[in-house]
Amino acid sequence: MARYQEFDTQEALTRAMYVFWDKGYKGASLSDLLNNMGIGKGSFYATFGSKHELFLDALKLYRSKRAMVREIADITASLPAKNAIERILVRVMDRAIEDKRCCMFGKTALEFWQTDAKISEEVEGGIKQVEDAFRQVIIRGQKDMEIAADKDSDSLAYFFTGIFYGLQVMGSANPDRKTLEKVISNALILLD
Amino acid sequence: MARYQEFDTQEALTRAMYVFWDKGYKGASLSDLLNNMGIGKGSFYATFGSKHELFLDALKLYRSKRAMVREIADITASLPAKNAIERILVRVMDRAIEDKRCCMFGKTALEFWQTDAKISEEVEGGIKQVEDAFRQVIIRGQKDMEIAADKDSDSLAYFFTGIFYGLQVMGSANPDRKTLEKVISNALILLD
DNA sequence: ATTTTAATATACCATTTGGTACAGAATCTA
DNA sequence: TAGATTCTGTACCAAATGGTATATTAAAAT
Repeated sequence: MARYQEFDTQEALTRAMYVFWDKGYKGASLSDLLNNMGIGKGSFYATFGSKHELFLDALKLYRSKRAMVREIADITASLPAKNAIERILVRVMDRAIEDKRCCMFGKTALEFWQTDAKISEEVEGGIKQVEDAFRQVIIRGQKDMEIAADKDSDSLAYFFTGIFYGLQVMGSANPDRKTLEKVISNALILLD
Repeated sequence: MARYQEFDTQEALTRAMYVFWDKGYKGASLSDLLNNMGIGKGSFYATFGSKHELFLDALKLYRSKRAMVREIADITASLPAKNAIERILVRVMDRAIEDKRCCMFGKTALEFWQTDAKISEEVEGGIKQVEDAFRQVIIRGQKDMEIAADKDSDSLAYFFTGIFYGLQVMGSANPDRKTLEKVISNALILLD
């Protein structure tokens, strides 16, 4: 055909994702994005269409590759269920405290608050994925007789998803480990 | 002296607060604010200084007058403690589902994420106030023998604050009452 | 080597951003 | 009523916003 693309689309998208992750949609300006992606406007609009489409793509990338619980659920697949759940929660806490780059869905949910159909759909699906990750560990824990079988795994999954995002908000506002650890230890009681 | 001010400063500030509450800091443009406040630029800058200062004032107003838990803690002061706590959580749920105007601290915490010292300070203080409201109801519940006295009221207060913000994020993303009710019912188990 | 196709960089665009300067209007005091 | 004082609306500002048009460059196909 013709001239080859000088940049890697996937890498540029990944970089864009991090910018949005850090700054939110409104907070990330086009020049922010361009600088971090390392490409010019021409390539940008030819490849990604618009800021809005890029955000949607970034959200989808996040969902498929980076969504925190999923990532961690994989890592902890070999751990006992309770342990795995604790690790997930500790990880959100650490992220909220240290690098502030916590779950992108949470941040986006509050930024858009049902004002943009496509974005809301993506975020809603993403959070359901979080619920799902919890549900699966819980079910596993029940099979392993670690968690009482008569407990409702759906219900517990919702609960831990709530804790997950609660930790994120609290940690962002007040990165105090002792406080957050109490949130976690209380939550874990429900598994006994 | 001289000419009187035609608008009510407090009312204008209140209206600004609602705009910020709905749209966030970046999301609220100066014209958004001006339109909703019903004043011109001249009055705006003479009275409020800048968008940033106005936001800080709005946050302080929210904190002193509108902060949701505090508001509700007042309403439920006469209810039994457990009941009061449930009502608070149900109220966040309703807000997250219906009018989306949930706790301003949560939204602000995620938007700024420790990037602005003054705002962070305000938000941190605000969330501590939420913790405090929970702590007080819990202590009351312990005095009334409704909640076991050997439980750590601090620890429980942190926990319910986490649930509070978790509900907000989940509700914003996916306004499904049944899901959120399970988060709440699970959380309340910890009071037994 | 020339044509064809595609990717880049640059210049440009209208609009909106937050913010200022200032003229004129409105009220109080003397 | 005149002067002092303060508020308000308008005009203005530079910078940044997201986005487009286009000229140039580079490589593949003939």
